[in-house]
Order: sequence, then C-alpha cells, then structure tokens
Amino acid sequence: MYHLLKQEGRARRAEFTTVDGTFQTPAFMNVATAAAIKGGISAHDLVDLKCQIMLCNTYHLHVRPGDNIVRDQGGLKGFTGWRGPTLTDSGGFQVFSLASLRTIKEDGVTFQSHVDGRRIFMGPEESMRIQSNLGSTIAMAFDECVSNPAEYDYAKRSIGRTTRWLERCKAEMSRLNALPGTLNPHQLLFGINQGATFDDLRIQHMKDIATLDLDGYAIGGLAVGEETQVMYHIIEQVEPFMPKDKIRYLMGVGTPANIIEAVWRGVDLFDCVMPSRNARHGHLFTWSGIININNAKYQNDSNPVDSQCGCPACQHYSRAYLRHLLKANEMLGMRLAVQHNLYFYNTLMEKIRAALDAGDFEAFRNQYATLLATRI
RNA sequence: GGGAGUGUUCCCGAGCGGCCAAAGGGGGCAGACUGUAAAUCUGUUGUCUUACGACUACGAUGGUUCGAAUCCAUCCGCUCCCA
Repeated sequence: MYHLLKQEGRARRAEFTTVDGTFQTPAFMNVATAAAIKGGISAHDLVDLKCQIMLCNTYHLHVRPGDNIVRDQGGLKGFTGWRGPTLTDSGGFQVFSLASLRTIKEDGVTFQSHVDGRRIFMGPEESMRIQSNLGSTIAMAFDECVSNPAEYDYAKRSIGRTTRWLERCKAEMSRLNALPGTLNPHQLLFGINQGATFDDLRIQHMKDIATLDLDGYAIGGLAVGEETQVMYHIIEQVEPFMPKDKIRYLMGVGTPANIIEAVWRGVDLFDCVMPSRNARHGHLFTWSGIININNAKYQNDSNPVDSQCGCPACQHYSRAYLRHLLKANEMLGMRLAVQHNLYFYNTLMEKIRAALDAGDFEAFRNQYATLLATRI
C-alpha cells in the first residue's frame, strides 16, 4: 500500500505498507543475492545499518540451496532472520547476464546453472512458484532485460513477450496466493517496464503494463550499457505514464548521484550491488566524495574513513587499519567496508527523505549530486 | 678431505649463445565495478625520456665469441651426498 506524504516537483516522499512492515521512501534495498549480503553481513547487522528492506534472488536460491529448502525453513524470514520486508528479483536479470548459456523462447528461458552447469528452465510460472516458496514480501515479474545498445526490432518483440509473461505472472501469483499453506498469501507483484533506449517502446510498454493494476512498477533494463544521460532521459519519458498511486522502483541503480537524480525524476525505490561490491574492492563512499582505501596515501592515516559517518567501521577504526585488513585479505576488512558503504547508502536515503520532508530537496540535489561522485 | 648441485629483476621461479629488461606466480602501485557467474577483472612494476631510443642489469672477476643470464677459468656464498 503506497501512501504519498509529500511531493516536490516530481520527487515523492511516501511510505509503503506491507504485511511484513512499513518502509519509508525513497528507499534503498540492500542486496543479499544468495540470502546474505556478501562480505559477511547478517540480517542482524542490517538493522544496525539502517536497512529497511532486503533483496534476494530467485535464480540463485533456486539453484542453491533450492527454494523448497527455503520454504521449509520458514521462507526468507525464517531462513535469514530478517524480519522486515523483502523483495525477490525474478531471475530475469540472470537470463540477461548469463547470456552465453541461455535460449529464450515464448514459454520461458533455458539456461545453464553457473554452479554445476545443469540445464534449468524458467518461465513466468516457475519464477512465481519459486518466489512464492521464498515467501518474499514483494515478487518481481519475470522479464527480459535487454542490453544496450539494442536493435529496435528486437526490443519491440522483447517488450511484447515481457508483457505476455507479466500477464502469466499475475495469473500464477493470484493462484499461488490463494492456495492453502502458502507462505505469504499477501505476496505482492511488481511489473517491469522495458524497451531499451527507445522512447516510444518504453512509453507503449509502460501504458500496457499500467492497465494490469499491479502492486508496484519498476523500470528495468537501465544502467546496462547506455550513457547516464540516456538513463535519466528514459526515466523522464516513462514517469508520466506510471500510476501515481503506486510505488516506483528503478532496478539495479545506482551511484549516489544516480539515485538523487532518479528521485528528482519521481522514483521511490532502488537496489544496487555497487555499495557492497565496491566496498569489497576498497572503493568507499564518503560525504566528501569517493575514496579508494587501498591507495598508499592511507597506509598511515589515523582518521576514520569518514569523520561524519556513524557506521561501525567509522566509529571504531582508522583508515590505516581498514586498509591493512583489506590488503591482508582479512575477512574483517570486507565486513567493515561493506558495513560502511551500506550505512552510507541507507543514510543517503534518510537524508533524501529529510530534505523532501523539509521541502528543500532541490538544494540537497545541488549540494550533493556532483560532490558524491567526486574522487578524492 | 672427495663428489654433486646451485647463485636471475622486491620475493619465489623459468630461461641454457642472438627473437631477453628476461616467461609464470607472489608482492607493490593504480584503475574498473550499477535488478552480484565478481573476496573479481584490467593495466603497470630497472633508470632516464613524451616517444624513438639510450643506459645499467642475471654472485664476483677475467676470458671465448660479431654477440653471453646462457660457454670456459678462477674466486666467493649456499645446498646435498660420501669420508
């Protein structure tokens, strides 16, 4: 249930209520692909990192340990111990990213497991059944994510198929939610807008899926090869055709600047592997810009990563220590780095919401969009 | 005392007459990363120079050769075997 609290231009401040709790938007989902944030972060840690909603992946959990196991363990909630809302990605992105191992047909997609190489078939119904077993708060539609630049004709055929898949997802989800013994009988379904970088395809597809009255709408297929300005342009084109009373999710995005710019253009929800992956590689976000903690200039630096940060790493440890841990390949190094970046992202969202509440998000955007992308 | 090895660029280690500033690791330095096949990947790593190139380098010294990290002699260091 989406409840709009305040608006500034196209930017929206709202809250989203689910059976697993309410979260404040704009929000960033913390990515726990295989039911854990990479870098040794537990569900319990996520609470301290100001996480509101956790994202897991259908494909990965289907392959290992198997969605039936997760269901038997009480779904993602029982399995991971995360009590708040969860969203599961549908496996659509894996279809795209495992490009060399797949065949796409009308029924669904056959692709090879990256774990043991076995052939796996996944279509809309399979994806919904797996997500139902995972018991997530929100299930994503099974879509096709096309890489950019894309051929117009291919993108056009792809959105037709993605729409038909969406209709099948909706039907299957209704059926599953009504079954006795279903883990989460109130599981929500979000549709996904596609159409590569073509305005007319994007708009047409958005209009098509808007008629299906889903619980939320995502923009997918962005930040997959096109220029950043093209991404912003597509959001601007599609946004007017997204239902005003539904939550909007920009999938897989992005940098702090991307998020600020997308909120500015009317997006409510985000997820991205960047804070966790980049943290593992020593790339840390701060309120003064981006640093690479591996750089030699930090080897004897007794300051915290960011003196303005309240995360567990910045509260107790120096740049010199964190750099040493990462260099020495100590698990603690990754853990602290990931904690820092996730705390940064969740705090960024908090600040965005505060700015919207105060009615000065434009000033916030002017102050931070460029600054946070600066390398220092 | 006798015999057999061995010494390579920051480290380990390949090379056995020219294509060697010298494979491959490691380490160092830097970069990338956007619904996670990612604790991954890429570049770089003798000095000087923008570059062409020049110079210094394969334990030391001397030699053979048009040419030596590579062959020979002596010396120095280390390892192993026999007494």
